[in-house]
Amino acid sequence: MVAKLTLKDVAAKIGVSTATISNAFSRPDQLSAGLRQKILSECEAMGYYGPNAAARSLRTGRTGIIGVVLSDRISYSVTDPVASHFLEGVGEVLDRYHYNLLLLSAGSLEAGNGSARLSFMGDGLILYGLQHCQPHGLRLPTKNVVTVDFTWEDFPSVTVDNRGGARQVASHAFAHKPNRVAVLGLRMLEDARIQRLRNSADLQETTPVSYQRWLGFMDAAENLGVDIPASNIWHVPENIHHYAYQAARDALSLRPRPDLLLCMSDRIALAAIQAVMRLGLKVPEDVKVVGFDGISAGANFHPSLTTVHQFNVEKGRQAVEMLLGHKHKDSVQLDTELIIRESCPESDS
Amino acid sequence: MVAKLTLKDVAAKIGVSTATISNAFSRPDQLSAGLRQKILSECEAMGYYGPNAAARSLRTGRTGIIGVVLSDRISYSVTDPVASHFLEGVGEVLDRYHYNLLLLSAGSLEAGNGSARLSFMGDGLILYGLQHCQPHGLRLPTKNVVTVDFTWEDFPSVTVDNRGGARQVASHAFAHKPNRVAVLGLRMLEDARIQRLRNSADLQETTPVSYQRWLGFMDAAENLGVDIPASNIWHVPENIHHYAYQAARDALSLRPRPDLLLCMSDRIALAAIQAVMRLGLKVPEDVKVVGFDGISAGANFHPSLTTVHQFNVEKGRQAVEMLLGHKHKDSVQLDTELIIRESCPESDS
DNA sequence: GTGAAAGCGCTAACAT
DNA sequence: ATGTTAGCGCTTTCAC
Repeated sequence: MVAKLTLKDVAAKIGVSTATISNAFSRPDQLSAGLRQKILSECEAMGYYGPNAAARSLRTGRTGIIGVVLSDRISYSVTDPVASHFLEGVGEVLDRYHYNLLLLSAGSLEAGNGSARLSFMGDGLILYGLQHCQPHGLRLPTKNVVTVDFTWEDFPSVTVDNRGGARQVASHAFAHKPNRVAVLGLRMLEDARIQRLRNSADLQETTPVSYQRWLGFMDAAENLGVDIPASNIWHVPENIHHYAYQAARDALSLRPRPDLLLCMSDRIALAAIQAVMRLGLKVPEDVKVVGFDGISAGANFHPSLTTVHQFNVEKGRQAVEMLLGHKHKDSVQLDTELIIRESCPESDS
Repeated sequence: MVAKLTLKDVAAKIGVSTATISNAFSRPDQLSAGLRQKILSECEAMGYYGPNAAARSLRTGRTGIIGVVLSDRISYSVTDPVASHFLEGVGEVLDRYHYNLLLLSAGSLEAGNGSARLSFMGDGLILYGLQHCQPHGLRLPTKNVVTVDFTWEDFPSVTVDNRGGARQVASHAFAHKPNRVAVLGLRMLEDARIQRLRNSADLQETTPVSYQRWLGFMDAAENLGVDIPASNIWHVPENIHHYAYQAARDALSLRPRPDLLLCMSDRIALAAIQAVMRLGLKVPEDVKVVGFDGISAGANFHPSLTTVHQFNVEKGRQAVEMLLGHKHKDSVQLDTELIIRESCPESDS
């Protein structure tokens, strides 16, 4: 380990002032090209790798870092198709403006005096899908904040028309005149176990996203005279295959058997299709399945998945553009797009 | 925007010293619980959200951040299956030790005096797959570095037995006694266009990973008496569907047509299968295809993909464990695992 | 258990 | 075009 060099050491050695060294690195126009070259080579020879980033940002107040607080663990978010496309959009704009991306898990919100506190070094913060982490009393180290997929205080937000999308896909599915509908809902309750809901009053406390999708399903149900009792709704505690598959098995054991599964995510829907097929039944002939999100796995699956596409990459872009102030600072709601594929095709009627 | 509060402001207001406030936040054992509570509530009331992170790390020399320098843009890496599983492993360990993850694209390496410089605030750095970015003369702000998928200077590294894996999958495929073999190689040349290689001498300058995989293919070819002329190797400039599909089309236009495609990534292999099928040919009956990486899309595809699995999550875990010093600091080479599926099944012989 | 003071490494305002 | 200097906000001895 080499002894740590500072601007001062280098300045002393070369025989110029610290300001000049600083300028050589950060403001080329403040000195002659010749001197700058000389300084840079000397620094390299001495093993000085440039200004210390912490000191520089203490001084300037900027870090070139944008933080994204993820609702789940970092390891989950980075492989989840929805979250990773969101990060793709974020990364795209950040790349363009030469910012770096700091990923923080919701667990970084240290509890301090009962209220969570985020210790973080950055020029702005994106709060992504924190709906079920209750940012009540969350203390942020900056006012430069954008929320995504939920709203909080007066911060600008990027959200998606979940209700409208759900209404659209449900209406499409209901055109097949299903006899019995089951809903596989994501995080409908606080509970960590898979279960059927008892009554729809339980839903009030649910995550905004799931609640909006549920409302959309109900909008369509009312319009088209379809009945979905609360007890036909399953609570899937996490958006992972295992839980979804289990819930689908449960739902398919109802008698009479549901012939339409409305799923609140594509991952759930894909697991549901597998559950249906494992029972020796056919999709869409015996059971129709629809999802939500529009992940690419749904397009390649056999049968391919009918779903609602949300523009995750665009969501990420918008969030960063808002944060960096290159665009309007007002909240935005993105539209969705119905994608009709094999798992629930166009009806003949 | 509220005026920015500092420790000093808060101390003055409450009537204690700055040290006490600092202790209240960072060293609870240094003061009475009662006073700590009082201070914390007062701070909350005043709107002081805790110590400034830049100042703290200037003072302490630690940041709680680990940086990962990605070979591509952030937006690409976060959706690429191989890179994102690597990040999953990285995130897992980081989550456990309460570090945060800073994503840097290779573009953050600012050119300064001809040699790249990384301005970065963190406790350690992972250089991921920088093979084709030539870290010659790269200047790093820390000595706490681990390289992944390549080696550089004396830094400890996590690598994969690419040659062994390639040898294994090629040997498996050659058991089918192919008449003609084509290789779809990833970044075999510096060129940005798809093309056939002229002679194998071109390969010396290629990325280490591709070169090792190529050597593995050749090991198997020699053992089993298969001939693969350099002109049967295609250079795919980026690991994306479009290029891979195009290269596969080219390769399949050879006469006699290749009946085995050795692909250097699963993405390339999946695109190749599609190209084969689009020509009205069957996999594996008419053309056999093998990949490399073991991404999950390969398992669900029809036909499913025969490939070499590399343990990307484990790769990420190991890299971080090395960096944080919770494990041996020596370089590690991970094994691979042959996965035989439909696109190139077990041969009868 | 608490306070005073030095200084982490740098940048920006001002002087020369 | 280059030098001088104050201080960014915090932590940490060291006294008390």
